[in-house]
Amino acid sequence: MHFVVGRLSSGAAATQAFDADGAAVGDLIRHADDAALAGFVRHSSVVSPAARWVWDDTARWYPRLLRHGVRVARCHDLRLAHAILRLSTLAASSALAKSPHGVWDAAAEVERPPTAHTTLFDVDVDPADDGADVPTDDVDETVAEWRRHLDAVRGSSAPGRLRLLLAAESAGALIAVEMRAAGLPWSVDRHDAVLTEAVGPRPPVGARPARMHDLVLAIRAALDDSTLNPDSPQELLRSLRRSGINASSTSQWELREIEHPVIEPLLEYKKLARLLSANGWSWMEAWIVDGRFRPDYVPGGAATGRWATNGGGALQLPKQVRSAVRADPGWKLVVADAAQLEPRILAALSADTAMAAAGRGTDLYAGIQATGVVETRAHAKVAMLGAMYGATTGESGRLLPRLARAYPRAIALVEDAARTGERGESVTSWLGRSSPLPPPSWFDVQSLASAPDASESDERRARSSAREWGRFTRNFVVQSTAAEWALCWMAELRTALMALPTGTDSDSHGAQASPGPLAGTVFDGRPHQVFFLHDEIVVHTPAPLADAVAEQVRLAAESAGRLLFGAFPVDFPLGAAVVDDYAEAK
DNA sequence: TCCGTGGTACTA
DNA sequence: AAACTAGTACCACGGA
Repeated sequence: MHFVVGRLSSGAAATQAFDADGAAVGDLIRHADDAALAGFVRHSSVVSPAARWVWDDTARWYPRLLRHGVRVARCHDLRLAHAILRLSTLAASSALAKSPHGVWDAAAEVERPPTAHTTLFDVDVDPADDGADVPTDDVDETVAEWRRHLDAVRGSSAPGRLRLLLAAESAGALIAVEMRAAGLPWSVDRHDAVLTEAVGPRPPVGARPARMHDLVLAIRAALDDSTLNPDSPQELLRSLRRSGINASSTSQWELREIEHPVIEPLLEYKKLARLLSANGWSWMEAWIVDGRFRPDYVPGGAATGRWATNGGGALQLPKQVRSAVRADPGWKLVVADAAQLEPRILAALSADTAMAAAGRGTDLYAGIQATGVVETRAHAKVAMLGAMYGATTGESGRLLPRLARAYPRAIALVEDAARTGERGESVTSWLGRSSPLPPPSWFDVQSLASAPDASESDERRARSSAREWGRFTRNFVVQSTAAEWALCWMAELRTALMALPTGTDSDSHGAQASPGPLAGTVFDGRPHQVFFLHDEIVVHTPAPLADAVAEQVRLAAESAGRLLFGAFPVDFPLGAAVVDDYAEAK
């Protein structure tokens, strides 16, 4: 059963039941308010446990359901699905792909409002409530767009793959909203301790902490520059040169190589300055509310299908502060990451049985080294990364031919992807996500170079931009398929966790809700995902369920491998740990 | 004072 | 000094 969710012209929410072919099997039902809508969803989910909720934007509809205590098992996010179908080469002949760009394409680029100040006071801020007209949630338009999706998938060259991709992408959208609602458990005390340990006690606003102040004095003394501000790269570079240091930049990779008394305090200062400006006390005050970090996750935010985030720098949580991510009392964190995900994905994509075998039951890089293709694990790693990123120089470029001899299928796949991109064509992931085409300016550069009067520099420029795009498409096939695996992993896990019993007895005692940030929410007593970073997840779980959760995490990874690659013999082993804080894991 | 850009550094 | 993929976000700086 499918239920379409949209709005009537009056602004009221409405739902209607459909069969899998898009034929109505029920009447349009108007819901007086969010509570009524949530009640309807709750009831329908009991009657039809396999129901799929079809709506324009999960980020718009799902928070209000969660707020009323209702989770949904499955959805179809029209905005995200549209973006995939628009570009997918598998559905290139569909009406959707051939239609001019419209509101469904614009919606994907719509500004998502939540940033520090709104999230501080309203974590469930609704992008639709900003007063702007958003036509995609009109119920008739929603039904029409969904039917265009059904047509595009049915008429595609691989309906099964696309269906899986759209289901996985939509499951990701549900998870993103749930992670934001639950939040990443964060100990401000521990965070404060990390900062104080590094730089000294928190100073008044505008002042440098004690440790950094001392370092500035040492830097100024070493450079004989009593007013130098080391936060200014321009000033710093001038000062370094006056002291006879011939640096071209102030970046640490370059400074590291220089022998001079200023280098040690300077590198130390830069490290602390980074910590403070990226994740210091003011970050903590802006982003940690009631012991939770709630960034805005953006599924499909990168062209490859990887997620992006807005606010708080959730994609760059430094290892230094991860000890502040702490389970609530009586709870645990289950931290898991997929080991060498991308090369394993490449092995499966290319049906390279030799490479798959190298990773079976072991670290894949160690497995490659063990077959004698290269001398060390480090060489295996740098060569594999180089193959997937398109390295041509250095150690990685030198090792590539040996990799190509041992694993011709895998290397041929990424080389083909690179050549396709260099021609300005698109490449496609395993499940059907296709890369965007280069911008018009790219084609201009190419045609300029093929004109009869093209100069040497025209040709150089064209070659370089062609190779650059080729590196993107080379990596796209691997990174996008890895992102698909991760979505399937999370979706399988979410289903398994929802079926687990609760870990506390607060539910059975009704009014006796457990204290703490989760009391009264849909996550109370239940394991729930709280973080995701490309190939790594964190689940927050009642302690008694932690081992069961860890087992489900492993089973979900196996399921994801089978969902994508069937019986092809490739492993997706995990590193998994049950811990109290994030820094304890690996 | 506001806004865009360059430089830097952190993540997988 | 660039490079070998994908991101976010800070600061300083200079021009409107």
